[in-house]
Amino acid sequence: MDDELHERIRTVITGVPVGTVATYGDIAALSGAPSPRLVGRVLSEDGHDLPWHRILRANGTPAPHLAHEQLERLRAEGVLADGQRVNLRKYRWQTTPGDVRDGPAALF
DNA sequence: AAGATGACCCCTG
DNA sequence: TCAGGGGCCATCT
Repeated sequence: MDDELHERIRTVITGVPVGTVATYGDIAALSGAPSPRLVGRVLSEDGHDLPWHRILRANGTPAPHLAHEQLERLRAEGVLADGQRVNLRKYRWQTTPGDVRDGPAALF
């Protein structure tokens, strides 16, 4: 397997600041992963020592089986969830501070 | 070799 | 909001 990419994905995830969240797609793009699925797989087998709770799906909801645990951990960091969904617009990790205000959608 | 599976994403209706 | 269909990658049967 591509150990290099594996490490890069782990590194990017480790770099997500406390109190912020990122989507699988974000991690994939930043780490150069060909697909967000890779990110999910890495977390599944090698995410025990990573801040996995800061990784959410594109719509702001966490993975079904971990939802409870994940939301609780986020809450402890100051990330408040509206039921199952986290407000990405507010807590999403901004990779380029200053440039983008509200993510790609704001370009319109 | 072919299908199923998994912590996924996007578009369309 | 929810469902369906297509695409994505690596691993296991």
